[in-house]
Amino acid sequence: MSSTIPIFALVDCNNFYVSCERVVDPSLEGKPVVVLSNNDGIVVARSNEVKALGVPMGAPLFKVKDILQKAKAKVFSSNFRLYGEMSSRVLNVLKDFCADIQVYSIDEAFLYLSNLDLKDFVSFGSDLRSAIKTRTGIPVSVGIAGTKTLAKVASEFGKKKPDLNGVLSFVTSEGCAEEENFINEYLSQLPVGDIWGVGRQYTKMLDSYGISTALEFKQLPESFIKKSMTVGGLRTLMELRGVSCIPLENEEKPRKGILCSRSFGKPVTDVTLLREAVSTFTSNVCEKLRSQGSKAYRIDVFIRTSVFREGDKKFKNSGFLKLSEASDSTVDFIKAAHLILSKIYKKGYDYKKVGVYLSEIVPKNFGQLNLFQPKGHDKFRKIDELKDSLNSKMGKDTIFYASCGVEKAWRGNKHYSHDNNLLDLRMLN
DNA sequence: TCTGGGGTCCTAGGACCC
DNA sequence: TCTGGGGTCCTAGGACCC
Repeated sequence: MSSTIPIFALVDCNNFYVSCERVVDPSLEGKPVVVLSNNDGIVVARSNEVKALGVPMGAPLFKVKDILQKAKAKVFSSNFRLYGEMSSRVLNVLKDFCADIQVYSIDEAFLYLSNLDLKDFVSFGSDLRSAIKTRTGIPVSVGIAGTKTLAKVASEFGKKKPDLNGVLSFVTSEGCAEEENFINEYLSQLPVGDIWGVGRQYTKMLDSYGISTALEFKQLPESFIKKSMTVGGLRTLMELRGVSCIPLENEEKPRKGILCSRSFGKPVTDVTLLREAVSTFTSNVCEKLRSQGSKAYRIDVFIRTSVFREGDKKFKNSGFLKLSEASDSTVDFIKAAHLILSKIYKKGYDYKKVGVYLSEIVPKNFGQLNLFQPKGHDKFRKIDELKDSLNSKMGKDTIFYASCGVEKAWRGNKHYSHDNNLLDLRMLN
């Protein structure tokens, strides 16, 4: 008999990017390791050793460099091809355990367990955990509960409390919710800001009412939550009380917006360089658009100077265009993007970041079948198709539009890469 | 000298209409 | 000598997530 109440598991990879680097180079095990964001700006992943040093998530590198150096920490620029590859390996293991999977992020997935007829949820979690470790080298934590939000809570404790060995279940072996007191004991130890759905602003607001733990939050009146945190907050509240409001979404939905933005390695003043960056980012978003079988009506371009540098002249601007017909053609959008840029660009500023955003996205075959497409369109479509297939076979940027520029002087910093990333991937096979 | 990038959903308020 | 009321649609911005 399969269980009728919903049961979710959250599988969360520990310090994911760091763990990936350790799979490539096992000698990093037990040593302090961090992975940096694009442009080497901030710390986006920390090993436990680095967390113990008090380096916070998102810390600017220059602020923690001394600490890291003193601890002889290993520092890596990000290597998303590696992380993406490792992520799909973990997913492959999950698929052997459960068919109902929602890939939530590069390092997290929800499983729907109610149809599996499981006897013992803790040992299911342990089996899963050791299979992933054996087959991919990645350590994970598993949380099991009657709602997604509680499963998140459980996995956080699974990660933090060593005696749990990476697994915590809020569901008994009979498939019932654990005693209220059992769950509440954990909720009383969880800072309210660590609840899934409660971010910095809400934490501040709740703090002003003296609410600091998840248990205190759980006991607040619904009317108060609805008023101050809208329906999303109410959902979180109900989920903490064991009422499942957020279902598993196991099919991949096409993106409603597609963004490409970068901070530059060095500030850019020259509009020609800016135009090259905008072309490159536009080309990227169009490629993603085509790969999900969509077209878009709208393109936004934004530019800005550094948000942080004191004393600098600050400036930001943005603009958008709507096409009369949805398109997925790189040429169409590069033209539009250049037009927007020429309108929003102002001379004499040190630009630090540029972005291109496609939205108002529809399926490729959406709407009127217009048999009378402008003539030139077919030619450009074929160019894009050829470009996509070549680049996917032979590597990104095998061919690209000339307006994207060759030197890419605006490119971000990557000072901490191993130059043999490709080799790394091959070594794993 | 130095601070990421890519998403989703919700709501308030303006524009417009009768 | 003083500015209706109610509906819908759209968008910008703010909250959240990883």
